[in-house]
Amino acid sequence: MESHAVIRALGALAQEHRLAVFRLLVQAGPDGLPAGALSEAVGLPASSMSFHLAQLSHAGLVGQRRQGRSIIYSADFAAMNALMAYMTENCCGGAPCVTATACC
Amino acid sequence: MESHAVIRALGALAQEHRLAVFRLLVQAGPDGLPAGALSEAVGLPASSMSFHLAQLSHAGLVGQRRQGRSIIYSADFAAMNALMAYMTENCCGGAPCVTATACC
DNA sequence: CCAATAATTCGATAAATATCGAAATATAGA
DNA sequence: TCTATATTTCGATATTTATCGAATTATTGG
Repeated sequence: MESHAVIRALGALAQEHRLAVFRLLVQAGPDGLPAGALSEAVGLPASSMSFHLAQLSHAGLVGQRRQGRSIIYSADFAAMNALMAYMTENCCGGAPCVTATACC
Repeated sequence: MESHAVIRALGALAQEHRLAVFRLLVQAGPDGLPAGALSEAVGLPASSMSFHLAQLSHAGLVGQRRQGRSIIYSADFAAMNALMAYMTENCCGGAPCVTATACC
């Protein structure tokens, strides 16, 4: 993962509503959630949510697919994995920041 | 780690120059580096670097100590650890995003 | 085909961020 | 004590980000 992509991903998560959305999508798993459900859950108007979803999407952290009238968003676990790997490698002094007990 | 602190930490790292600075500090280890050295390494005027260091400091990701005329900054590995733990717990679906091979 | 639903795009605006030079603060050494 | 060095704070400005309602696009069901 390039540092430019890392910065974009970190920036995407560094916002109250977007972090909340991403956590919801992680909980929801591969099935994901429609934009409207996220909008309602977070308590933002649809247009604002659309803005945030675009940021997450542009950062590669979420995928989207259409299902009827709805657009379903889901967390991209591979992208999150890559981000965590970069952070572990470059920001934790080589040794993993997350201790073995938490990890294994 | 609270989500507010997480957002602040992510935001602190989500910037080209600050990510570069933090990586340098991680490399430097506990000894850290003086503000001037960071300023020169990254290629920013001292006042700009001071702004970025304040952000990292406010986010709790770096510590600082005075040594003579210089102020030495160093990465706060415990804070980074806490950030990684939060991400692993809340953004990776419980299972660690960093694979066992990379971690153990 | 038309009305209703789900989302996005568009404008406009407010707020936060990044940048830099100049001025101020603190420390060390002659 | 004065001067030089290291850094921060201040003030000004440009850019980016977040917000919302209104208008637009896409899809479904009658």
